[in-house]
Amino acid sequence: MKGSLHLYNSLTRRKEEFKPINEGFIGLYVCGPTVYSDVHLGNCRTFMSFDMIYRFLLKFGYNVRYVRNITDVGHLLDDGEDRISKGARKDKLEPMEVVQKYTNGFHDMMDIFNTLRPSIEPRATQHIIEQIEMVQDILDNGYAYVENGSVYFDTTKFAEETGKYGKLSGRVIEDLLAESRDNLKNQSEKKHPSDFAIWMKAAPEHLMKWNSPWSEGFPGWHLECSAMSTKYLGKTFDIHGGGNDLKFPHHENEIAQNEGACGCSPCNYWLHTNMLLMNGKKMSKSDGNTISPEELFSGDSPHVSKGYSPMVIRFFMLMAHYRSTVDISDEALQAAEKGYKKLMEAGRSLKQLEAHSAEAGKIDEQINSISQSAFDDMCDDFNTPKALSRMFELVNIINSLKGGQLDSKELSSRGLETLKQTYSSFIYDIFGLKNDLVDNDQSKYLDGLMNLVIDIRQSSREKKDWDTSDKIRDVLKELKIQLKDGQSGTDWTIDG
RNA sequence: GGUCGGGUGGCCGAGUGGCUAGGCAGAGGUUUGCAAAACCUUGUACGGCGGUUCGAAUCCGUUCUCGACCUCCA
Repeated sequence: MKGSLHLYNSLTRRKEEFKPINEGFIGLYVCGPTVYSDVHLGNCRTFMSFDMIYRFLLKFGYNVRYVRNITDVGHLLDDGEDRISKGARKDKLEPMEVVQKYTNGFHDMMDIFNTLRPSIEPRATQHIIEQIEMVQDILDNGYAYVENGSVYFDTTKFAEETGKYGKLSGRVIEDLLAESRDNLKNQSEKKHPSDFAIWMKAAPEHLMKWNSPWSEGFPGWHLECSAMSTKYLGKTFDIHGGGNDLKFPHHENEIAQNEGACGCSPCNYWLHTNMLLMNGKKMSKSDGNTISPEELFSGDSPHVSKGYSPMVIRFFMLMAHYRSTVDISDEALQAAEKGYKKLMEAGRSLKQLEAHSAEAGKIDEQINSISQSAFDDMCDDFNTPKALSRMFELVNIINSLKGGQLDSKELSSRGLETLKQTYSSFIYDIFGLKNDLVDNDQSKYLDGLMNLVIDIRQSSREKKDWDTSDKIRDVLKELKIQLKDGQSGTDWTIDG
């Protein structure tokens, strides 16, 4: 399939045609999690969005280097303490134990949500040398100053000389001056409130610190992404992504650092995913407006009436555009669950379909047109809700062929092949969905058993022994297995 | 207060000048031994008020309202 890819660039605030720096290759950097506690659902949404984007870029034919970092140092809390250090003290663990524990948890959750692993997953603490070098470059270029062992980025000077500070987030430096809080740590050391630390001198009790030309300390939070993206993708690469809430100050400062260090902008396209809401508000741990992935799976939360499978959640998120907020609610999840099942059932039915015609008929045309449309939708800034709606058009065709409402003579074997390919390409490869209700190791036993049961029930029905056949149906129903009698025999589905 | 983004039928959610997605729920029908599933039909939707236009949910103005960021956040 052919098309040109357009994506919404947060920097220019409009859709632009995507042109890679090197034909056929894409450098993609996404800001990963800070591993100081269990992943929360909001993070999952962001990484599922970028997973979908990564998958589509691959499908489009690009060779993608997908870099997603792990932040394991340098993230300050309000009181100035490192998040990892704080976690270490709390759990009586080595900082690196904290990091490992939550990194493992993060990876497990990403697997559960069926996301592809990034090509490189660099950690901040493994790139202290690169970060120190970048601080030095920024100092050498005159965009930073040393104060009492810490190094601060000089935003005023950078803004005056380049005019590039605040461009991404639409901020003006004078406004920042007026609005900044004055209770930040080390505020007095800064020349300007909007200046930010690129190297911090560590307090004696600080657990994670390294030697540097300026002090024994640790790198500023924003610096790691600048240093690691440069290292693995080059000074200027194609796409940088992250959650909307990272736009300011994180991404804004990243741009400043890269510009300050090498005089070039870090990337050509900025992609930002929108927030996951609950009850109309951003999901966040601090105010209790949150539900963990585990709670959502088990249903053990006042926010949901039952549990939802990981794939239902993934499907639910794909139903909204990545740049829109998603408000999670029990009602919406229930609707998503039904839609998801319908989609998966059609996938199973599709396997059994047969085409008899050698010549392309009307249905062939429809399939070709829907396939192309779905591809075009994805090319238009990854419009998953629209592309998904095309999939439901395919579902309708599949079910109609199966049910006999559509004449399979109108479909050539080649058309059927296209249908199967399109379906699997979008549902499994691009959207990253899988049938988590039946696709597991036990499914072959279950299939065999069910075939037997269905066979026995069919015999009863032929003898008009409704008592037996209805009993089989009712008992299975209690076991959450639903039988579906169709024209071409009986099917079944797990009704979780 | 500053910056940015929303408000679409009962719910979720695309669309962004005329062709009026899709899912869920509801109604009627076909099918079925009965159901379920599937299929078919069915929706006076675009926050309010003005304006531009032959024509606006879509553009402009204004107003109300919700949210995000401005402090760590995906």
